[in-house]
Amino acid sequence: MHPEPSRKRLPRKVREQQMLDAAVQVFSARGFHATSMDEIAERAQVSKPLLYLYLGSKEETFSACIAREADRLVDSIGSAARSPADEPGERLMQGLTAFFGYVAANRDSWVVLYQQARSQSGAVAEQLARARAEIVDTVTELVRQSMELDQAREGGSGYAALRREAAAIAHALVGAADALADWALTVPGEQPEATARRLMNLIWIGLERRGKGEGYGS
Amino acid sequence: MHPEPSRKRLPRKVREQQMLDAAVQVFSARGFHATSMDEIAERAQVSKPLLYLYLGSKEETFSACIAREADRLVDSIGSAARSPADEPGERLMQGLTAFFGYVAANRDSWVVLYQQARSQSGAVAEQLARARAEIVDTVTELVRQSMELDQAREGGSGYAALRREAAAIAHALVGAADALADWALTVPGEQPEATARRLMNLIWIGLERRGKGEGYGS
DNA sequence: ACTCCTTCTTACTCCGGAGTAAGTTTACTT
DNA sequence: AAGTAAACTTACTCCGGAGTAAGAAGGAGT
Repeated sequence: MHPEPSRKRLPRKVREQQMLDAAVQVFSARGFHATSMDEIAERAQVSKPLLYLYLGSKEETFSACIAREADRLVDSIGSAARSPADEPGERLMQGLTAFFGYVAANRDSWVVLYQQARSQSGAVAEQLARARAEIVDTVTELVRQSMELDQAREGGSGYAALRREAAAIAHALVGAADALADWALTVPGEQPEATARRLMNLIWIGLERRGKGEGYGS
Repeated sequence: MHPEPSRKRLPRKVREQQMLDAAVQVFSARGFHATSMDEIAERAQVSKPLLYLYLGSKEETFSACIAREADRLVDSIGSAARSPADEPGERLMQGLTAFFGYVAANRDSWVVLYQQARSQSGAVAEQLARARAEIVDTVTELVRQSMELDQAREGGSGYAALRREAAAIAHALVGAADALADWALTVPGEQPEATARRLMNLIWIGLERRGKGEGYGS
C-alpha cells in the first residue's frame, strides 16, 4: 500500500542539517515563540528527543539556525563585494546584487534573520548584531573610498565628522537594502540586478559628492 | 513610614492609559511572548483581572499598544510633511526630522513598533503594515513630485516603470530612515535635524536626477 | 551470530502564565 | 444615609508545550 521508504537511519551530521532545514522553515512561518519543538520534529520526520539530543534546547536550535543562515548570507555578500573590480562603486553594486539574489532565493532564511531574530534578546540578538555589523563594516569601507576620504586632512576636526558620516551612510544603505529586499519580494518579475541598480541610481551621485561637502541645500 | 498615596481610584479612561503606558514599556523591553500579563499589571499598579476587564486578551493589549503608538508616529510625520513649504524636498526634510525626533523622544514606542510588532503575525501585523504603508504612500507622493514625474508621457510604457521606481525609492527611503533611527540612538549628541540632513544629503541629488533618467553608470 | 555503539522512539512530568469566578471596596447620586 | 454603579482584588483553574527517563532497533565490526 504505502510505498513508505521505511525510515532510513542516517548519520548525525545529515540529520542535523535536516533538522535545521525544518527549523528554519517553521521559525520563518511562525516566529520563535509560536514555534513548538513538536512541529519542528514532525517536519523533520524525527522524534522530539532526537531533536533535543542533537540540537539542545529550543533557544540553541534557534541560535544554530541564525548562525548557519547568517554565515551563508554574509559569505554571499562578502565574496561578491571582494570581486575583481577596483572601483568601490562596482564592488558595492556586486554586493547588493548578491544580497538581493540571496533574499530572492532564500525567503525563509531571510525572514528568520530579518523579522524573527531581530525581536529576540540575549545571545541570539548579539549573534545577529555581529553578522549585521560585519556587513555594515564592509559597506562603510566602500563608502569611505567612494567619498574620497583620502582627500580629507588627517587629524583635522573634519576627519572624525567624515568618519561618522560614512558610518551613517553605511547604516542607511543597509537599511534601504533590507527594505528594498522586502519590497522586491512583493513585485513579480523584479530581478536582483535591477533592484541593486535602483538603489545605486538613488545614492551613487550623492555618495560621490558627499566627500566634497556637497549635498541638499548647497 | 511609607508615604503611600493610598491607591486612589481613577476613571476608566485614565487607568487604561496607564495600563497602555506600562504595556508599551514591558513589551518594548521583553518582546511580545516573553512579556507576561502579570508583569504589565504589576508595573501599572493594578491587578490582573482589571487589566483583562479593560483591555481584553494579551493579544488585544498588544494590538491596542500598536494602534496608539502607530497613530502617534504617523500623525507626527504626517503633520510635519504637510507643512507650509511648497517644495517636496523641504517637506521631506520636515517629515524626516519629525520622525527622528519622535524616535529619540519615544524609544520604547519605537522599539515596540519596529522590533517587536514586525515579527508578529495575524491582525497585529496587518495593523502595522497599514501604518507603514500610510507613511510609504506619503513619501512616494513626495518622491514622485521630486522626480518631476509630471514630465513623463501619460500612458507611455515609461510611465508605469517610473511609478514603480518611485515606489521602490520610497521603500528604500523609509528603510534607510528606520536604520538611521537605530544608528542615531547609539551616537551620543546626534540631533534629529542633523540625522535628517544626512539622509537628504545622500539621496537628494540622485532623487532629482532620477526623473531625468540619470543615475549610476550613465 | 553475537557484541556494542549509534540512532531513534514511546510515553511521560512539570511549570509558567493566560484567563476567570466570585466577591469587596470606594465614591457618586438622590 | 441608603442605594447603586463603577472600580478593584484575592485566589484560583487549566493547558500548551519545553524538556526527559527509559528503552528499542538497526547496522558495523569481529
